[in-house]
Amino acid sequence: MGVTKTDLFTEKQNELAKVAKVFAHPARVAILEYLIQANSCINGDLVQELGLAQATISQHLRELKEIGLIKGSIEGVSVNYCIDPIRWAEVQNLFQDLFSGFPKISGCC
Amino acid sequence: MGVTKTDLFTEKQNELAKVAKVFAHPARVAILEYLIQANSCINGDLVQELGLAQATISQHLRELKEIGLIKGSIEGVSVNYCIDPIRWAEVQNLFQDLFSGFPKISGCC
DNA sequence: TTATTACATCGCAATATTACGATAATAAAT
DNA sequence: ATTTATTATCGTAATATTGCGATGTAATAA
Repeated sequence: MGVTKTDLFTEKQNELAKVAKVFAHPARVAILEYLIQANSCINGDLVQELGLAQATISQHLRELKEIGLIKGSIEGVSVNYCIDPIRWAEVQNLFQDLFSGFPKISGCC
Repeated sequence: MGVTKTDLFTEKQNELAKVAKVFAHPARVAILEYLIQANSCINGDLVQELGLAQATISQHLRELKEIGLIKGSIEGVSVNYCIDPIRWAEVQNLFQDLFSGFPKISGCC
């Protein structure tokens, strides 16, 4: 099949999974890290930075945009991309909620 | 192609992506949440809990095991699964490193 | 020994993802 | 108006993922 049965799970579980999927490719992780490190916003010279084709980078940027983690603003002929701080914090909390749900002093295993 | 070019990225980027991929399915998120909530370790009555076939659950459990997030110990005829606290903390830090790398007071956008 | 129970693995079909060349689309420069 | 530069989208090939029935495996029960 290859189709996830989203109706079996809670909205939050589906949301976390969808967000995690965006982090689940090293190119997208690299893009995010690059946007963080370059404190000024950077346009698509990511093509130079990473070794992927322009079309491929553009596709990854779209996925990051779709989940809301980054925003792009047209700057003349090029586009400035940057991280959306609001969404960034939101996503951080999503993961934090899951991670902190596990009490380190659990007696099993 | 459909094959990720891991050689283009750092080890840490690849590792984070690989771990994120495990979180990128609601069934696996649900399994983790169930293991957290059931503070005693639980065997595969996840099949009852989630609405997926036994083979499918087993497959998801394997992926969680392969990345090290859970451990299974044979208990007679059944298997007790539980979260590995060490690895759990490790993975939490992986994400935390990325999230905290972004300073909320960034002047762009 | 022969069931029975609980999981794991195999094999397959349906679908999703990754990557890239080719081709738009848009704005500035000549 | 034509070229140039930058990004987006389309189409496609290669590969990966998801889900499950069927089957295998190992331990207990009868």
